[in-house]
Amino acid sequence: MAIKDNRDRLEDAAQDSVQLSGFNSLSFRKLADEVGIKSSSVHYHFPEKSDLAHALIVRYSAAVSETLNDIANQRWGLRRKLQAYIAIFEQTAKSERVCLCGMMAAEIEALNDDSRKQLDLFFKMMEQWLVDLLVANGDALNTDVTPAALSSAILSGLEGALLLDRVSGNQSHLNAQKDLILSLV
Amino acid sequence: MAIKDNRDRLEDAAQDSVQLSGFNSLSFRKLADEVGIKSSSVHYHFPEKSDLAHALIVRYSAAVSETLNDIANQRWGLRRKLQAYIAIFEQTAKSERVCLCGMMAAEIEALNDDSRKQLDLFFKMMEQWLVDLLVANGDALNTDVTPAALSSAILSGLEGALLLDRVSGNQSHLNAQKDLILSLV
DNA sequence: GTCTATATACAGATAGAC
DNA sequence: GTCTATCTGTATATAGAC
Repeated sequence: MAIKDNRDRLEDAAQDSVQLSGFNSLSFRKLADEVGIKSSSVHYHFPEKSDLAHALIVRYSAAVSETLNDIANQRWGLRRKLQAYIAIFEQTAKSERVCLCGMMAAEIEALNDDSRKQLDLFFKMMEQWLVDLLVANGDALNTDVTPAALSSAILSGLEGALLLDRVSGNQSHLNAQKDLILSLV
Repeated sequence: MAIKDNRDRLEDAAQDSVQLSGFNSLSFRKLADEVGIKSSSVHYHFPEKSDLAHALIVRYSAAVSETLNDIANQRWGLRRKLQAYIAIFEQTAKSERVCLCGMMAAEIEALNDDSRKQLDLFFKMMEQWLVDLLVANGDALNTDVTPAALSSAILSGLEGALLLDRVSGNQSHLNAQKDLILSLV
């Protein structure tokens, strides 16, 4: 990995902050402090807060998309690929964070149209990946629910589980989602 | 319904605001404006913002709990009672809001320990109601997943669906959850 | 219970020097 | 690309009159 410039470090700190406490409670001052510069310098990289929101969603989408691509390219069966998909969420839960886009979804009223569109694209990408996987393995499915509906339910289930598990302080919801999802394949 | 005093009207406005845009972006000034009083008068009813958060969660929990009680007392079968449970979320989705406690869960870092405990109780109550329903109708279940795990997955699924449906602008996730849940009974 | 007035802190954002 | 300095707005919260 190349040496990170301040823009990268700002995005790292911002993503962390959003996944922990949300976009509304993120401030340019706190961000600047963490990176060791002044808040006016943050505005050099992201003129308005909306520019930062947009950059974070695009960056997060690209990172997750790459992970999904890696999984898709493995010579694994349906079940193992589903487990790898769920493991993305388990990784997030382990550090007591939620999905960046799940958090942004809760705060959608604070986002402009550009960011909302990117957010929509993220979830559609997450769902389409599942649809492709399920359709390619349709004969292994143990349910009458269509691949489209099943994908939609799986994704929203995992996003919701991350949220509720921070309240309960364990991973019971994520584990339950995993049980349910794997019972269907 | 009795005439609402300003405290009630403040709670109404606050709940609405939280379900639309979150607790962090709620301010005593905006709240006061909506009710037609001054922000200092809001502090009379809720000395600190944390007092308001706590009151909102308790009030919301009581309201939903009452609805669940009504459903439980009906002479309905498992399927119809599940549909009524889901309908609570559909009502929320129709007005493009999310569950108050789902939103608070996303913003849990802004809550004090008292409120976090109340939030935990809300979700545990929602799950226990489902567990009781599923256990009482165990022979009708079309899955190997335990009632506890199934309840946990159903609740987090519905909460997540409300969140994601505001991004997509339709009720596709909630409908998908409904399809999946009803396919299991 | 509500008001005016105010204290204090912090937010996003910009101008201009280096 | 970062800084100092500052503008303007808004946040939570409190004191004290009515």
